[in-house]
Order: sequence, then structure tokens, then C-alpha cells
Amino acid sequence: MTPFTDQLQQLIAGCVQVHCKIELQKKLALGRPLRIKLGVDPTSSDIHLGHTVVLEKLRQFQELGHQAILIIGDYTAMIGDPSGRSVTRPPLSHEQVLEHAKSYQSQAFKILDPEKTEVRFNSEWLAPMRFAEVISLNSRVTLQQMLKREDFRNRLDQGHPIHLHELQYPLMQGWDSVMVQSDVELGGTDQLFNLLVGRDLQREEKQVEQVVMTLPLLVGLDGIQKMSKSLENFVGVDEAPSSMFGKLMSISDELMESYYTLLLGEKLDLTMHPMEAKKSLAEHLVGRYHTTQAAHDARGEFELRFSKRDLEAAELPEYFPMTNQPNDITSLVVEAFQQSFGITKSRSDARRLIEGGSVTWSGEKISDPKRVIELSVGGVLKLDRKNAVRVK
RNA sequence: GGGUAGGUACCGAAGCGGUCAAACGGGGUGGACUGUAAAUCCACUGGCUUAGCCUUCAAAGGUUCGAAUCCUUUCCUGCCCA
Repeated sequence: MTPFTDQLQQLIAGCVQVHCKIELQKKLALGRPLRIKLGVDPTSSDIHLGHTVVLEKLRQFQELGHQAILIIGDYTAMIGDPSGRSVTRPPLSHEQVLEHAKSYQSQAFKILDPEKTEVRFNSEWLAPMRFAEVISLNSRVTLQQMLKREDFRNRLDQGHPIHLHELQYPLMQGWDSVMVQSDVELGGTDQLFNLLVGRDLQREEKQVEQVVMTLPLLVGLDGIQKMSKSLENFVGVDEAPSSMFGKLMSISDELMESYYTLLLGEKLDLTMHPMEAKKSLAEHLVGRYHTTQAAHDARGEFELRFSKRDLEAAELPEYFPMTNQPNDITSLVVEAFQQSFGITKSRSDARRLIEGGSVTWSGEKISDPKRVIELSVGGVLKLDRKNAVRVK
């Protein structure tokens, strides 16, 4: 194993907080593989770049010979983590959660080494708990401690409801730490409270308290809120190269700086033209989750399509018109969206796009929703800013 | 349990018998501009067989020629008191 002093430097790099560094040092000095816990709740079906910040840290531990423990919060996901939330999460059924858990695992293994990862579902110990045990857990935390949290405080001040079950969340997560006997737990900065509860519970259970390490939250594509699937400001690790590339190109210059540090672990070169820097960022990340070749191609496609605006030469999704020809443009637009992108657009929506001047056929703008046109094979139908199809 | 204020479109928030598919702001989408950046400007933002029609203002009933607006019941939430 790498000497522990070197490990320490490497491991705390990029962390916002480490509780406590001295404890981590002591644990590393033991010279045995530490048990490193990371919990993810399968509240949606995709792992996105926001998750990768902390997953990469876990991998780092893994590469240094420590034991990665990935907790799939199939039970906690049904409660919903209130951290950083201003509203209660909608409830999920266990079936939904298990469904998500499946894809979560395979996506997480794009980063982690599956051979060296202990995967645990927290329903394993949470589901069989008896009410008395739950009560006992509850007795270890006070309401005041809970209400010190900023997210709850805000909701309280603003007269927004806080449901009692939400208060259980940190306890459940903390109990996970007890059950897997973690030496270290990783999480985003918004997880601090939950992570610290783990320490409290471990202490009560006469375990050595876990070291808590928090990592910065990645801001989503909107540049304001943290990246999350429900806010639709995310880039999934499973996304197609072109989509990943495109989404990354749409982030603001200010945001790019943090993407460089958090995702690439590099400092943004300020002498570079921002657009070039962004392309390079996008290419790196696409390459990381796909292949270098795919990343290179995605970049080429992007340049062809959006920089040169050469739709004719670009590689586009195919569209096989099903309706009789010729047909009115509105119907064709609706059908193309549905068939090529799986997006259901209302006719009103399609009409708005047409009237707004977004739709073109073979380069010609079609702005009359009633206009009847005859599609020919090979022609390009542009639908909106980002989507166009080639007729087959 | 008592009192009180509420539940309006993606969100916030007006409207309090007809002129309401519902002001305004945010967000979103499209266009101009451009680097799929930012800023700015313009338009759109329930659905449809679109001079019109249909379904929406927590839910169900009712009053009325006519209801988001009035009445009844139900469900949900905040605040104060217990």
C-alpha cells in the first residue's frame, strides 16, 4: 500500500470538510484496508456527473487498496432525503426503486471497480426493524439538533410543511454506517448533517466513529441549482456522446470553471478561448464515459452541426414518415418528434414551433402550420433548436 | 380538539358572479444576435377539426340564464391556542 502520509494528501484533496483529519490519519496508519461507505438513493434511474464527483473520490480510495462499500438506499429512497430540499419528496414505491437500483449499479460501475466493491441494499437491515428499535433510534437525536439544519429552518420560517418521516432520514442513513461498520463515509456538502449522525450512532454502538468527508456539489446545467435529475439540469453518465457533448457546450462560462476543477481536477486555462476550453472539457468527459473515438466524433459532429450549421452533412436521426404524403407540416412535425425522439408534442406545440420560425424543410423555413409538403427521402426536417431528422 | 388564514396554470402570485384559458413576475420554448456562453430585444407558453369549439382554478354536489368567484360536504396545508 501507498505510504499513509501520501495517501492522506491525495485523499483529502478536493474535499470541503474532513471530520477529522487526525482521525483519518490514525486510521490510515493502521495499514489495513479501510471500509469506505458511499450511499446513493435510487430516486431516479440515472447517475449523473454530480454523482461522479463523490464516486471518483471513492474510486481513489479503492485504487489505494481500501474497501469501497456502495450502499444502494432502496429503503431510504422511499422516504426521500430532505437535505437541501424546500419541499417533501414525492413517495416512490419499492418496485420503482428497485428498478432504478439496477441501472444505478451498472452506471456506478462505469467508475468503480465492480470486483472490489461491496454493494449493499439498506433494506437488508432497515426493512426488518421493529417499531421499538426505531423508537430507540429516535431517542438518540433531539428535535433541536434536527432543526438546526438550514433546510428545515428555512421551511419552518417560510411556513412550509416538514413531515415527520423526513426527520427519520438522517437516522436511517446513520444506521447504515453502524451496520456496515464504516471507517469513512463520503458525501456531498449537503450531506454533512446526515453523515455526522452516523458518527453519533456509531459512538453509541461502541464502534469507532467514521471519518466524514464532504465534497463540493456540482452545479447543474442551469448554473444555479445543484445537478439533479428532477431539476432536469443534469448530464447522465449513460447518455449518448452527442447529447453529453451538446449539454456540456451549453453551460455558462462561469460554470465551466467549476466543472474543470470538480470533474477534471484541473484548473481552467484562462488564456484559452472559452469555447475551445468548453469543447475540450466536453471531449474529455465524453471520452471518460464512452471512448476517445466517440468523444472525437461527437466533437466533429457538433462542429459540423452547430458551428457550421451544416445540417445536410450532419448525422441525424432517421425519420420514416408513416402518414400519407403529402401532408401538412404540423402533422409531420408531431410524428417526427414522436418517432425519432420519443417526444410527444401536442399539435399546438408543433404549431408554435412552426409559427415561431423554427421548422425548416430542406433548408426552407416553413412558417405556415397548414402548409402541405411532400417529404422526399434524404431531405432534412429541422424541428427545433437542437433536433432535426433526415427523412428515410 | 378550538380559533384563524389558505388551496388558482411548471413555480410564485392576482382575480372574489359575466368582458377569465384566467393579470403580473420567474422559469421554459422559439426567433434575432452568437461561441448551443453571457447580456439584450421580440414572440409564444391547456387542448383541438382554431373567425370557433372543448377541458381546467383541491374534490364532489348545489344555487344561478351564467361560477375560479356564492352555498354545502369532503380532502389537504400554514399560523395561534390546547
